[in-house]
Amino acid sequence: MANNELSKDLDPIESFTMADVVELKLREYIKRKSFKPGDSLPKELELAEALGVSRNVLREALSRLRMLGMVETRKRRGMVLARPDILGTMERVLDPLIIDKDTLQDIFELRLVLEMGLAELLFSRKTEQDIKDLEAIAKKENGADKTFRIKNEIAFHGKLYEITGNDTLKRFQIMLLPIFGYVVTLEDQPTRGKVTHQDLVEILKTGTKEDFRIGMFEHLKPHFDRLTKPSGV
Amino acid sequence: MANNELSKDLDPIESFTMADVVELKLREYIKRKSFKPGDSLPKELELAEALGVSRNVLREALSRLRMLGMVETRKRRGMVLARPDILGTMERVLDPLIIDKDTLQDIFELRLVLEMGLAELLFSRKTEQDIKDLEAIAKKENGADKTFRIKNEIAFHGKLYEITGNDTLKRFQIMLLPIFGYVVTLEDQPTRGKVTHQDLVEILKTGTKEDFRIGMFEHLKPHFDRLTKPSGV
DNA sequence: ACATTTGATATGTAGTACATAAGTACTAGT
DNA sequence: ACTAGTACTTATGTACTACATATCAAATGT
Repeated sequence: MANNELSKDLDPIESFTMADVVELKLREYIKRKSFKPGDSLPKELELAEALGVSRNVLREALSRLRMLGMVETRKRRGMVLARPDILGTMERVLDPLIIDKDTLQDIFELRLVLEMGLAELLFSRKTEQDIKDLEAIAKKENGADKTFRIKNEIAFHGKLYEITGNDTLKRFQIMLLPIFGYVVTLEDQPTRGKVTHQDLVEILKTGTKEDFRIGMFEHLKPHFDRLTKPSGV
Repeated sequence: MANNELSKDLDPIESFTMADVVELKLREYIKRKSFKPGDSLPKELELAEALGVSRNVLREALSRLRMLGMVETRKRRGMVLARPDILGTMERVLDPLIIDKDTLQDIFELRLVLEMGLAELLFSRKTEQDIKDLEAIAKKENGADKTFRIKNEIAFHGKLYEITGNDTLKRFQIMLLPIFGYVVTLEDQPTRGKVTHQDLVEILKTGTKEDFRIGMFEHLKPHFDRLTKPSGV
């Protein structure tokens, strides 16, 4: 249908509601005043009056900021600014069932890009204990059934992210897991690269960053191969 | 202060408001019914009654979902599900001035990881036109002043993301720009790697993926060097 | 059959009222 | 004078009502 395509190309006139405007105004206000986490905001009634809207509308906007973790409110104590919960916010919208196919594919690729880029951090931060942990995970894999292998796969790659010592990265990965899993289930057959987890650990232990990147590529190669087929252009 | 550390360790008792609960219930409801974008939801009054809350509270919850792009509402037409605006949502909380130092650092590293991992996609998707574009950007750099060089830096790396053909990745990068910029301004001196943009283009043109990864690492080396100093552990 | 008007209806906004939690001030008792 | 306990105050949380506005649907007229 031509109409369908049309409605995708030019997104509809989003009539801004007062809540939208107030949300924006509050953001600006916070920035302009360069408030920092812990600072307290005026009371609802004052804000509402200052903005010329009902307390109702103001509360809708505040409710949004509260959801993002930008403000916290306690009865009688008023409102205070807080640090937004970045990962938590992202989690709210990362539902594989709602995201469109192209974006899912994009995110799948994003994960591959991340794993290929981990090498630097891994080699500069790995410890002997980390290697041992990885070895233990990789070893368990032998002769395990399918469902266990999937769990192990997650554990192994999860551990890699953990080694980077980058907590945001790690949580980001956990967040992407369901999406990754969802895309993988769409594949026809289980994909296994030539390079196994045990190989990767060995490289991490005795090899170089370059070796690891090549190894990781081989490990992920089945996924990369799927990509090169012209997917959804 | 001991008190400060304490309040960081055990996060405060978040007293859930009705809006919080209703937001969650609506999410569950949408999932359970496996609604898809385009499907229409019951009217506010019906939902409010079914949930046993005032229309006010329900609207606060809906306002949140609207912000995330999960639902759209038109007067009289009722509410319809929509695809959440992932990047737009993330943008809302990625304000360098509010994010804490550790997370900023984490995100900075995330960007480095991404750039190191781009090679595969770049080499499988680059076109001759892309190379020409990159060359043009890299060439402009010669003999330019500082502010222009920064803009050019952004343009070059932005173009790299663009070549991947991954729109989500590209927008993600744009989103991270202010953060990257912010962290860089905290550095003492301008950082320049041994490998220039022109070198990178040349590798992309005639070299291999491995060459490119090594080149990119050298290009980003000043940043990586900063990391290896034990930062904020 | 088509254009116009009229009416119905769901969302958007405003305003009032009251419950509840949490400071604050005041009182009483040792 | 100091502590404990009480009463008061106040800002947020929730509910309800009322009305404006946009838009779909039906009725009406040509």
